[in-house]
Formats: sequence, C-alpha cells, structure tokens
Amino acid sequence: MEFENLAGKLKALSEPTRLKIIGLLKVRDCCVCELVPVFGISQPAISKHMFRLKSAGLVKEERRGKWVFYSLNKEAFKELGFDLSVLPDLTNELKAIEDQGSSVQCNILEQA
Amino acid sequence: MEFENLAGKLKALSEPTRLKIIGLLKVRDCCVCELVPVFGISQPAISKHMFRLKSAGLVKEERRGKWVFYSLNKEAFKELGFDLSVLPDLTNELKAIEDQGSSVQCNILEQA
DNA sequence: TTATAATATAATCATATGGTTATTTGTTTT
DNA sequence: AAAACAAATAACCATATGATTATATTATAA
Repeated sequence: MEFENLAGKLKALSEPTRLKIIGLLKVRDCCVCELVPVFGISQPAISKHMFRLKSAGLVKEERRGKWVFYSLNKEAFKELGFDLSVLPDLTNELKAIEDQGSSVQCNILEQA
Repeated sequence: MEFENLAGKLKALSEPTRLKIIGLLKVRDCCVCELVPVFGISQPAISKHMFRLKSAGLVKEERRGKWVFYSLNKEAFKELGFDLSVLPDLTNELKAIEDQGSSVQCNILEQA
C-alpha cells in the first residue's frame, strides 16, 4: 500500500477515543448509543469518530432497526499491518456498562 | 500498552512524510541532510519530524561527527503491533538520491 | 399520525499540526 | 581563530482536528 493511503488509515487509528472504540469493537459490535456513556463525550462527537473510522475503511456499519451497529473490518487491519492483539481487552469495561444500565442512555440492552 | 500511549505512537507514524521516513530508515540509517532532498521540504521541517519520531520512541539518534544519524527502534514497532514489512521498499529511491549527488545538499556521500 | 429514540449533519470554537524563514548551537575544516 | 557545514530551536502562519450545541433525518412505538 502507498504511504499516503497507509498514513490515512493510521491517522484514523491514532486518536485515543477512536483507538479505544476499536478495542471495544474487538469484543463485540456496538452502536453509537452504547459508546457515548463509555467516553463521556457527546453523541455527535462519537458519530464523527465513527465516520472517520468508516471513511478509513477500518469499520463497517449496518443498520439494525433504530440502531446502526459498527463492526471491525479485520481485513483492513491486516492490510495495514496492525496487530489488534496489542489492544487491551475491554470485555470487562463493556460488561460494566451493560450492568449499570442506569448510565446507559439508550434502550438497546432492554432488547435482549 | 495503554490506549493513550499506543495512540501517541500511532500519531507519530500517521503522517505521510514521517511514514516515508520510516520506510527510508528501514533501508539504512539516514541523517537529516539526506532526507531533505527526498521530500522537498525545509531542513527545519525534517528536524521537527525527527523530533516527533524520536519523542514517540520510534527512532533512535546518534551523532557521528557533523551528522546526526537516525535509525529505527525496531523493538518499539513490535510493541506497537505494527508490521514494518507493509511499507514499500525504498531502496531504489534512496539509491536515486545517492546517484544524483547534485541535488543532495550535504557532503555525507563524499565521505564513503 | 404523532411522538420518541437513535443517528447524522451543520455551525462554531479552541487547540494541534505542519509548514515557513531567521537564528543559534555544535562540529569539522581551513 | 575563522569559515563552513549540519542540525536544532524560535517565532510565526494557515489548515486540520476534536469538541460543543442546535437541528435535521430516519426508524420504531404509541
């Protein structure tokens, strides 16, 4: 891959919030409303981060009813030469959010 | 590694000039005055890029007489989970610079 | 069909970034 | 010691970035 293209993908990765979003998506697909309470920034801010990740081809999006779910594009990470296993496992952090339903602003969890 | 730290290193990598500098250092150690003619930007601009790469721990520096040579910190790339082999090989590009000595602003090549 | 929920977009703002030119610092050469 | 070379630092500027609030858009629920 050419340097410009590679650098573009790396730039999308190289922001702490977005990198942690990638870590969360490594655990499971997530929708925007689940990510908002994790980071304590506004919903539009998360949406813009997802747009950046999607534009770089690092994540895929899929609408499921009211929600838009984002998932990792693992193929893109291979091409990028980035090993996802270096990211800390966030399973527990995601579980914590699921448990304290009070702080979760969306109703996605009630669907299950 | 934590997300902040990882993101910081990725940010240092995620700029086209710096990423290409890494590609050149993969071929061999280089000094600033060799890099200047490759990119067509000013010497201070290259120096600042080297500072960013060094601060992120991605490169090491070593003074040799008048020159300061930079080399890859390969260990850092492992920790970062980034596979250097995805970068295009720039051996020829470096050779081209060596050959057309006219455009090279420093005398490093005359040393050999 | 009206209200509500989830997401995206627009407008705005402060800070970070990557470049420039001018100058300083360190090293070698004459 | 003076001149020249290599690199770093300082001051500055235009653009990119990451956040905000306000407003649209899209889909479900009442």
